[in-house]
Amino acid sequence: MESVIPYRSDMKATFQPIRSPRISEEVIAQIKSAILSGQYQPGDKLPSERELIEQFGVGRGVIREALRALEATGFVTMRQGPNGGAFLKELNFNHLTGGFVDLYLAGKLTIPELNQVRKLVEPEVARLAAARVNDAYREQLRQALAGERGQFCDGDDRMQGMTRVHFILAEMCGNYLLHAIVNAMIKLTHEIVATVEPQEHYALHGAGEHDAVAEAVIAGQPQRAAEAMRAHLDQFCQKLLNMDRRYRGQATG
Amino acid sequence: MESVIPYRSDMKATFQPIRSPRISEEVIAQIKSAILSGQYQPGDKLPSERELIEQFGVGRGVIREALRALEATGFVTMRQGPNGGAFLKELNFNHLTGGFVDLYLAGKLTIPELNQVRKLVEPEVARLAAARVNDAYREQLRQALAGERGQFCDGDDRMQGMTRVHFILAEMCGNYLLHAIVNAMIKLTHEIVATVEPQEHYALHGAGEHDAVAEAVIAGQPQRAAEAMRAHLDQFCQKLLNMDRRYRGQATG
DNA sequence: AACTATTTGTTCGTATGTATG
DNA sequence: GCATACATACGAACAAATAGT
Repeated sequence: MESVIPYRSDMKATFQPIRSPRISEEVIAQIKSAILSGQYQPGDKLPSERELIEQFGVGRGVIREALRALEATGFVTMRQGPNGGAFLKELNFNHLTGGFVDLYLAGKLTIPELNQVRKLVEPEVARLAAARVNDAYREQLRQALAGERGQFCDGDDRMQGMTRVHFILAEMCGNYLLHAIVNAMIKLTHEIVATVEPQEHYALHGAGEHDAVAEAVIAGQPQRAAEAMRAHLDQFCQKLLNMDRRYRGQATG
Repeated sequence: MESVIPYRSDMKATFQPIRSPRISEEVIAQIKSAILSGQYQPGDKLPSERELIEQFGVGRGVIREALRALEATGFVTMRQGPNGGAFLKELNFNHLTGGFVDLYLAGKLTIPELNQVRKLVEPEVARLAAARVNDAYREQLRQALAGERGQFCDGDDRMQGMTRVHFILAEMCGNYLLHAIVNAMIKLTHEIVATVEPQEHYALHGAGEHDAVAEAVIAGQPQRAAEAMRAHLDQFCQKLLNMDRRYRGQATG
């Protein structure tokens, strides 16, 4: 290696605002830092508002706004009462995956985009699930299949049954990131399906829809599971897209 | 189809809490609903606190806590002053992808999990990018490659250069969901790399690291691009894992 | 430069709601 | 029922930022 030039005058510095003019941001940052550094464990109680007011030396409004923001971003929950207060949540991806639904509702996502990601990710998830299957998961899958056949009702219960297998496989795959991604995709699909009339659900998702996938996973056959998932998604994604087009067609003309 | 039983007496209803005992939750829900239903466009100003107090018939603290929560979840930004107020943000995935970093810092994600997802997703992203390349993107990629070679400095600037190509490809792929996922993965990688000393960055990421990938994309060769990305990630992910192990080994003994 | 007006940022006193003992 | 400890809520006041005059 020849010469290392440590500085170039045309290098653009990325200026950051020194400090937020807002005290609550500072409070949020300090509490968040304390949480992420492991000072608090899930279930632990943060100091009460009164104590926080004293320790930070700020007004009550600042503390309350900070705690609200931390609650909205999934870090704490708050309860009233003598044993109440702000409690640390077990951090998970639920508030994140819900955000993708908001993006869809705001028109930033399309169904083909969703389908493309599902087809890319979920066959691999099924493959991993098949490689890690055990008896407890086999039982969960069998119950989910039975649920798909048994739920003759419409509405939310049926939708729950439609997506149950996908949720189980996402958890089975043993990768929390994949779990989160699939969770977001399924929630999105759920949201899209929820916009149409319940009688459409039968056309969209017949009983036994997931039999091939689940059976391959239960049998512990990764390759077969991946292919079955791909086949299932090829069909389902097309149906979902057609259904949406019919509905938009009705609405717009 | 034989008979459809619309009701079973043992069907469990999913009861929902009638109302949150918290007024601010109600305010949040109504404002969010107004936003997602398209009543407000990005850049629009929400009513001032004073107006919201009147319209909702609640105290100022409630309004402020609601606005803080909406700010924390990426819906609005707030400014002080005569032309200030709460303004609707262009909804995007930044606050979501940042959440994955928090999950990592909280110890819910491991590097092998991250690597697995990157190897699954990013070759496909490179493939899609190569199929959609145009001159504007070609120029961006060339500048990114030049940046990788030109940045002999350490620290943040170098890290920016290391990830630039990945960000561009994510944007190029034409799928906002994939864009978001890759964004999250790169931010995570960025966070992991940031924990080690800058001199390690050279070992982790040499100049020309992305040449093969970028050239295939610029040439508009999807298959080659995907394979180049896979090869790049195979190497990089292994180096990242080794580096992390070295550092944890130092720390723990 | 000085002043005014508007809007968010912050504090405090007080009162209410909620759940435990 | 009562006392306690906590969050929740209201209202009034002042501070700070920033536009226009």
